[in-house]
Amino acid sequence: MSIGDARTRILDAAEELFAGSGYEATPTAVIARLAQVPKGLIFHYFPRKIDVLVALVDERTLVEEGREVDAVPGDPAGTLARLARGLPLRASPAMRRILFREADTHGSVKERLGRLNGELIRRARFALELALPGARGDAARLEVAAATFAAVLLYQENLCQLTGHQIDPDAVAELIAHALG
Amino acid sequence: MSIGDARTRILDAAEELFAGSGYEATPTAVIARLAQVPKGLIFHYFPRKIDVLVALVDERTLVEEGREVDAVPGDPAGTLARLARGLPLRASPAMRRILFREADTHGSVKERLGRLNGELIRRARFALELALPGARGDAARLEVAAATFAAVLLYQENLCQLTGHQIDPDAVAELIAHALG
Amino acid sequence: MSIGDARTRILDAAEELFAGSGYEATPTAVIARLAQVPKGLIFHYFPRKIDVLVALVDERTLVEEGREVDAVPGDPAGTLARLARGLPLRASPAMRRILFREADTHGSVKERLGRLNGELIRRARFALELALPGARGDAARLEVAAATFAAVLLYQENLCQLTGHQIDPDAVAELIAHALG
Amino acid sequence: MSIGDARTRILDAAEELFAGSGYEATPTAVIARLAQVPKGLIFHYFPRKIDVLVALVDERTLVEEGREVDAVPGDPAGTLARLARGLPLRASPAMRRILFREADTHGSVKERLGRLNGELIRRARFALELALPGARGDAARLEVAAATFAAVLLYQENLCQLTGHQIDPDAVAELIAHALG
DNA sequence: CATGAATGAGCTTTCATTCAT
DNA sequence: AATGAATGAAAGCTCATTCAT
Repeated sequence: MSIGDARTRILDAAEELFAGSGYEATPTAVIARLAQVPKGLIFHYFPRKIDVLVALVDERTLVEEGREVDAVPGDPAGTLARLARGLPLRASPAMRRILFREADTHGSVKERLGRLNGELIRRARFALELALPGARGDAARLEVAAATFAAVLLYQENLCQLTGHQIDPDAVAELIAHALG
Repeated sequence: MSIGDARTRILDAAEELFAGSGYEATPTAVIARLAQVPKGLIFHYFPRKIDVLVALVDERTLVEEGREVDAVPGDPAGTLARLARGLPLRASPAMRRILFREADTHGSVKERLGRLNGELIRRARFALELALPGARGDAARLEVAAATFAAVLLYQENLCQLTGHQIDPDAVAELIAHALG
Repeated sequence: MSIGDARTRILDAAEELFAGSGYEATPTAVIARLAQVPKGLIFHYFPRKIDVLVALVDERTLVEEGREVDAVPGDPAGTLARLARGLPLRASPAMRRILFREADTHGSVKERLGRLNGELIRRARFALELALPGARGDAARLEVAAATFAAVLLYQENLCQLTGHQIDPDAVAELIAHALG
Repeated sequence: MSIGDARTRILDAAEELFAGSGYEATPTAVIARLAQVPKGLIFHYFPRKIDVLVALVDERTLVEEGREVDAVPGDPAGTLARLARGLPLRASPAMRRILFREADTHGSVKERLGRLNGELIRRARFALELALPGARGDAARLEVAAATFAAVLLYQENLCQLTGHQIDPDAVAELIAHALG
């Protein structure tokens, strides 16, 4: 086997195909062909087709929880902008598409997306608390700002690709910072 | 033929099923059963299965374009909040889910969702322009605010249902208004 | 369709094949080929393979219950011998094999076989009661005689074909008559 | 390797599974799992799946041929009753089920069952000959009695479990003795 | 001997679509 | 327009068997 073992090649193929055509529209036979393995081998490693998707989500997406936030007191705009440099999500672009695309398909995908969402909000809130020490009193407003920022980031990750619209997270960061200033 | 004619009942059934299980996972036979029509009749009205989805989007979603915005000069928060009372989208809850869920399935769905997105941004921008006559000079900032608000509304419509998180559009409206104030 | 409609031809084919090779060892594809119908049509009429077997048992075996017994008072041997002329079972030889062969496969087959057994015993008991009016007092002995006769008849129907042994029901009838005489 | 060596554990597992679900419906993978051996090892000991069944029958059923019969002259009922204490078959309950259940599956099973049947009849005949020295002249009647008793015993072993009916061999023994008396 | 990944034919079942009526 | 039987390609999945290690 030239590139990786069979199981890995199956997951590679599935990742590409699920991202492109969707889980339901991707036959296992096509996964097998792309992975250059016999069809039966897929079911040796993954007893049911859905287990391929579950394995992908389990093994190839990681919501980074609890990492420290790179916050600069007095610079909420810059702090948020740095947050927007990357979602707290270790996953390939294909896996990111799968995460949003198949959130309805299986509970484990939905759960992962929900975790990402929650972590995003938590980070944004925490970053703002650090960047704006004086604003801690207004927790509700910070919460709204954090959720708004999270919404924008997920919107950018997901819908923008579908609709062709763009949104600049840095500008949103500045907007929100201004609102809290 | 209790409610509506056959074609209508087919679309009713498909709407419910596509929203619940997704387009790919819904067999035409199940649509026929729920609609209480013979299987063949579906293909009389809709030569291919995808035509059912296209017809649903065409006939049961309407992006209201160009309607006037209920803006109050000097009250950007209230103006945005009123915008958030309802998306410029005439569609049942089921059709809304279909719009987001099947945006990858067929071009016409994606186009409709993109149209909704564009209209949302346009309205938000226009509303802010009216509510903040003095801010017209800073078009870029208005644009960002509008896009942010649109992102929040679509996020609420789509992801919140999946992840269980909530966001209060009125609070976001106030936040944005404050940022622009 | 030359001989019978498709559903009938499917059942005909299944009857022949289940009797010959057994239910588990008979692929639906072979049924379809013998019946000269496309494979998919089998599942149009019988959603699952087991439904073919159930339909066969339901529609092509009939345990004749409660029919009068041709009893001659004073001639228990002849009366039992007449009983042995035919089991109270309307079914082709193939269906008879299926009934015994697949009794473990599905509840409905087992139930039918149990009904046959029960009816056989009931008839034998009733026949003996009529043929031996004076013996009614010894109900237990009649019961044993009836069960013995039933066992012999089922043994003849089932095991004899497997083992190559033969048993003459008329001689058993006479033996039992003698025992009760 | 808690109980026995691998080969024994494979046979143990197969015995249990074949008795419960039937030969055809039992995958070798399930046998391997229950036996706690790797899948490939089964085919090391038994090149084909059917060889597992053949080995079971060969090694775990024994038709006891030619053993002396515990006959008491003048007491045919007791003699038969003692015969009914146990079939001339050394085999676990599971193997007994397999013997009847899979008689159609493979020649060796059918042969063993036929042998059991023959031995049963031979013993019953011999027992009756010894118990009724005066009846030796009427060989035909003895033969019928023996076959009847064999039929009852096999019926009890096989069908009774399926149909829920019971039959008391002792009472049958007495009935037959009475018939010959 | 022992192992479990690998194989591929074949299984039951699904399903969009057609078509005679 | 209305019907449901008919079609067959393709789906997910099973499984006895092989084989390199």
